[in-house]
Amino acid sequence: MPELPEVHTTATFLDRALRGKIITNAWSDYHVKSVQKIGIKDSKLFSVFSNKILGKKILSVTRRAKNILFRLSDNISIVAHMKMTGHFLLGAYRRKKEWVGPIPPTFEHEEWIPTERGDLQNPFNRFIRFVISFSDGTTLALSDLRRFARIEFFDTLRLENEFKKFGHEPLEKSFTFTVYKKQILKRTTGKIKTILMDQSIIAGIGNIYSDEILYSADVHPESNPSRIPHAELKKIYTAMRLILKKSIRLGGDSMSDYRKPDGTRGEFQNCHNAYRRTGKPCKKRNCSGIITRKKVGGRSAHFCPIHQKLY
DNA sequence: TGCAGTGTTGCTTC
DNA sequence: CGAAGCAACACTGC
Repeated sequence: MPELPEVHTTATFLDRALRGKIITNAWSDYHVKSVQKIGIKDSKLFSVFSNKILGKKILSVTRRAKNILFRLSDNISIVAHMKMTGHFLLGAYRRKKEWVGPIPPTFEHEEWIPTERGDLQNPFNRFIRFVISFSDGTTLALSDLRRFARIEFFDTLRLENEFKKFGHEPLEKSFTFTVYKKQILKRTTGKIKTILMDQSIIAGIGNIYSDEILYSADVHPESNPSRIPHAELKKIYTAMRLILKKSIRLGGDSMSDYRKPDGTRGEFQNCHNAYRRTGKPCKKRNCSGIITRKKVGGRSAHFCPIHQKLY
């Protein structure tokens, strides 16, 4: 479920925690797909991946669209996508025996020490799929119940080309209202919710934030973008920036599996007006609507049929 | 108990 | 060309 605010929170956290550290070990129990499409199902292929990153230094951890980008020394990069249930957990790995080689570590919660105060009883420890350890004893683990997350290996110099498929970053200064409007109106067909979630137009918005943005802007998710009045287009733009920033400030949305790298929850799930509020009264002042759920472009849209107008 | 629901991306099909 | 549908996966809730 990680969308822009969750991925941003994770990348910022990991950048502060890992910058300058040297990778000393790596382990995975499933496919770590390299750019050469090596499906790492067996340990032999995994060693191809781990041999490329062992001994490398973390230069930076950043975000592009919903991807976390680890820039390593020697022009090597790791690109991670959390998909549905993936999230990184950072900690000090405390085992009596030193962990050597690709032996699956057992992350019992007694052995897991969050770097900051957090829930030691992290229920996701049993879904640890991937671990990197560093020379100072820090470990970075990927927890992913559904195994959709992808970790790919790239030549840093090829990244720019790889990322061309993504559209504008919604929070960048250069993404002005004028640029946004031009992008939105590129599609004359389709529905506004689908367009907000199209990563090639605007990068980083998924189901939660598209529902919340459209609720806040009083626009029905099935509206045709070319029919939406200028004023409402502006409301969507403003709501988009405000809501994404607010969620970043709150550490993201932990309604489902997402946790910050220290194991603690974000807080944005307490601020939902539409998402997963089916059947509940609309919170907007003087609005008598009941939040409705409907499939829009194959995704479940949550909206208030009274104050969100269909254009 | 069984099966729909959960959401992201990418592939296939129409 | 675009859209629609589905697979990848595993658990939750009705």
